[in-house]
Formats: sequence, C-alpha cells, structure tokens
Amino acid sequence: MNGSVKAVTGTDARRERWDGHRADRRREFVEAALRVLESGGTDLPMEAVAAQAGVTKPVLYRYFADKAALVDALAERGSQILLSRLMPAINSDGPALARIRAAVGAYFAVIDEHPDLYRLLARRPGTDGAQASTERDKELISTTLTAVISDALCRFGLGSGGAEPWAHGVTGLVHSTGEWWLRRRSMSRTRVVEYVTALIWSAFTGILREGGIVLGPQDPVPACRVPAAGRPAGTGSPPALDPAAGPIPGGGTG
Amino acid sequence: MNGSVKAVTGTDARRERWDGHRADRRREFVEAALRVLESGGTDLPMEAVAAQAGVTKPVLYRYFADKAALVDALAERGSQILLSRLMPAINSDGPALARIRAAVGAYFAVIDEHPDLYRLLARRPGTDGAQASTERDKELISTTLTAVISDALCRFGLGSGGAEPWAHGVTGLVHSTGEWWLRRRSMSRTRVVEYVTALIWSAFTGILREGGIVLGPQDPVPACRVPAAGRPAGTGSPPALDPAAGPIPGGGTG
DNA sequence: AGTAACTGTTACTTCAAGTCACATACCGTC
DNA sequence: GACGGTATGTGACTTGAAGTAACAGTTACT
Repeated sequence: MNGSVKAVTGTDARRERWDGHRADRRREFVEAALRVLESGGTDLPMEAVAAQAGVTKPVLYRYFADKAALVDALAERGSQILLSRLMPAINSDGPALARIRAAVGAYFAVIDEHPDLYRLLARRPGTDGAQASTERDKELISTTLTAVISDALCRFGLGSGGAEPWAHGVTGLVHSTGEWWLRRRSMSRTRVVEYVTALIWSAFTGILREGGIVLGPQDPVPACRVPAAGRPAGTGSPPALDPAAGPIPGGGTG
Repeated sequence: MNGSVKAVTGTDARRERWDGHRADRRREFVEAALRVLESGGTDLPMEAVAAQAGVTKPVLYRYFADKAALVDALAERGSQILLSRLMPAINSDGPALARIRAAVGAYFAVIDEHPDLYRLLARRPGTDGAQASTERDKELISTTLTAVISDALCRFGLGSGGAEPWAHGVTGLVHSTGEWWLRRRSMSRTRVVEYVTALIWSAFTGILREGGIVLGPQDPVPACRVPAAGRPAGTGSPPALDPAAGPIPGGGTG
C-alpha cells in the first residue's frame, strides 16, 4: 500500500520530518543563553550556554554559525520583548504626553527586568565589527520609531525629513539614560522616567512649535497606525531655527 | 667631588632619571594604536600595536597592564580631543542656539575626522564589563555636560535635579545619531547637525518653558563657567508636566 | 535491511591575550 | 674602571575561548 508520504508529496518524508524543528531548538538555546546571563555575569561563553542547555559545544554550533549569530538571536529576542511593551504604549489612545510617558515607563520597566540582556546587547561582544548584522535590534527599534515620528509629523503637516535622525536620537537618549540609571540607580525609576519623559516631551512640542503648532499636555494626537517597517524617511528640511540665518516665523517668543 | 645627585637629594639619581619617561612612552603607544586603527580595521590586536611602535608585545605590556588599559588610554585621548573642541563651542559667547549648534557641529566634525577611534570607543572591546573603568570617556563628557546643564538651570532659577539624567540623555542623543550617521551618511553633515541642533534646542527651551521661561533663538545666556568636574547634580523634582494625571500610569513600580 | 535526517560525544586546531626567562644598554655611584 | 639600578629589548611559552573534525548512536521513513 502507499499511504507513504513520498507517494503523496513526491518528496522523501524523512526530510520534512524535521522542518520547523530547528526553530524550536534555536529557541531552546536562546533560553539557555538567557539563563546563563542571569546567573553568570557579563560575558557569555559558548561552552556555558551549551552546558546550560545540557549539551556540548558542537551541538550549539550546529544551530548557530558562530557566537555573533547567537547574540543576534538574543538581540532579536530582546527587541521583541521591548517592542511588545513599547508599541502598545505608544499606540495607546490618550494624550500625546501620556503616551510618551507610558512608552518611556515601559522601556525602563523592561531594562529593569532584564539588565543583563540589556547590557550584553548594549555593547556587543563577539559582533566584531562592521558588516555582520550591525545591531539589528537597535536598528529595528529606531526604524520603528522612525515610522512613528514620521507619521506624527505628517499628521501635523510637517516635513518628515528629520524623522530618521530624530528617531535615532531619541533612541539613544533613552538608551543612554537607561544605561546610566542601571549603573548607578541613583534615583527611583519613576523619577528617571519622569525626567526622560519631560525631555522628550519638550523636544517633541518644541519641534512642533517650530512648525507653528502648539501642543498642550492634554491634547490628543490621532493614534499612529504603524506601517510594516520604516520607510526610509520622507522629505523636508531641517527647521530654520535662526531667524537671522533664514526665513521662518516669529522667533520662539511665543 | 660630590656634585652627585645623591649627595644633594638623598636619593639615588638612577631612580629619578626615568621619572616622567613612562608618560612619554605611553603616549607613543597610544599614537601607534591610533595608527593601527586608522590603517587596519575595527579590531586592535596588541601585537599589531606593538609592531606599529616598532617593538614586541612584552614591551607594550610593561606600560599597559592589559588591553583594557590601552583602550582606556585611547578613550582618554578621545575625550580630550572631543572636549577640546566641544568646550570652546559651548562656552563661546553668543545666543544659546548658536552655542548648541556650534557644539553639535564640533561633535560631528570630530567623529567625522576620527571615525575608527569613535567606533572603537563606542563599543568597547576588551573592557569586559562592569567594574574596570567603565567608560571613563563617555562618563567624563556626561559629567561635564551635567555641570553645564546644571549651571544653565541655576541661572534660570530652576532646580537642577534633572541635570544628570538629561546630560546622559543628550550625550546619548548625539552619540546615537552620530553612530547612525557614520554608518549611513545618508545626509550631509551640516544637515544632521541642523536636525540634532533643532532637537536639542527644542528640548532645552521646552524644559525652560515648563519652568515658565521663554527663550528665543537670539536670546543670550550668560556663558557658563564650567567647574572643575561635575557636581553630582543638585536638587529638584521632575517638572510636573501633566496637571491632570498625578502619578505614573505606565511601567509599574519604581 | 537500508538510509536520511537528526542526536550527541571527545579531542583537536587556532588565535589573541598575557607571561616568563633571559640578554643588553645606559649612566650614575663608588 | 667595576658595580648595579633602571631601563631596553627578544623569543618562547601558557591560557582560554572560539570554532572544527571525526566518529558513534537513534529514530522513523522507504
């Protein structure tokens, strides 16, 4: 009889049996790596990861070409964790300020829960240098933020040329403050969050104000529909801040 | 006769002969390392540095305990280069906006000239982790900025409690945008500088505005006298941005 | 039974960091 | 002029982690 898979699909079922299994296995190792990070310290020896997963190095190397690949996977995991907390906050309804505060709060909550992962990804060991997947995680976040900012600017009828640099800027702002806070913890989390929120809020409203728009803390902004991934940024010019050096309306004395 | 040093100072002159020589020698190696960075790539093998200096490893190791120490020295050098361009810009006279622009411009000019050094210091290899001189350079810059911001806030009669987180935030803002720009160079330098300046300017004026002070692009701020090193930040609370909402919604506990 | 895909192991190579043992040069002291 | 303290330098080593090679067992489809 031929209930045999081969007869039905035309391929040897011994091949397909394992499809998708790789992904599971990789996840296992990522979990193991996370456990090593939690217990261990700042570095992440491959041997320890393998041991934590209950096997030896060569097995690990069957699923990750090298250490950079593992760290990459960790980065992706980290980004997922972060974005899954960040996006609901950013996309929540409510006034803009509350959303910024929620997003910043979520960010600090995440790094508070996963300090080791954060530190690992912050300064990549293993990712030696330039080309190979340079910081796909931060890039992913910045890209997402680019879309959000770009969207917001468009809604106010402003050029979105600044979206990309500003997204990277804000990402770095939060990131650096986060690193500093983790290192020192010289103030409560709610307090840092409040300070960071104030800074971003000021920056945001200030940019709008340059475009002639005044936004109050309670004013709503239509929720962003985040597009699939960041468009490379639209067009527009940097605001001509300095009335002496160019056009643009009545100096910031609003 | 005894023109001998020992007779005069009480110590063997064979000891003092070398005082201060170490510093010179270390400088030599730092130069060599810079040359390696320029020609080579992203990594910095000790052997290459030694070779570049015309000697072998053990000699290098007589002046630097380990690689981290060398990188530290490079970081210090980098900070010096950066601060020597940054501080005149920040402390120049002229309106606040112009000074911010000059400072941001100086920053980008420096990283444009020393991209490899910048990249090395951005993600420290060798500095394994926690304790040993964690990023003395960025810390130094942030500390200096803390002083500047703190000073500025005081001049406007505002609490300086936010100076430290904001300093780290702004440092990170510029840093991240710089990294992104170096990687991509998708816009001209003057353009990024303008965008970053706009963001910082907005943040700055916004913070002042929360304190009831309106600052225009042309308005001067008394030049900062920068104290020797950053005071640990003063006192004050985060601005209560949201008159309606009391405590924090997002993120959970502090 | 034969075999394609996995499972896993021990033992190796490689490479850079860092150390050891040893040899030489300068120059002030005696 | 011999002595010796501080430097100069080298080649050969050790160590540790990344990554590889060769080999052996298991499962389930053909």
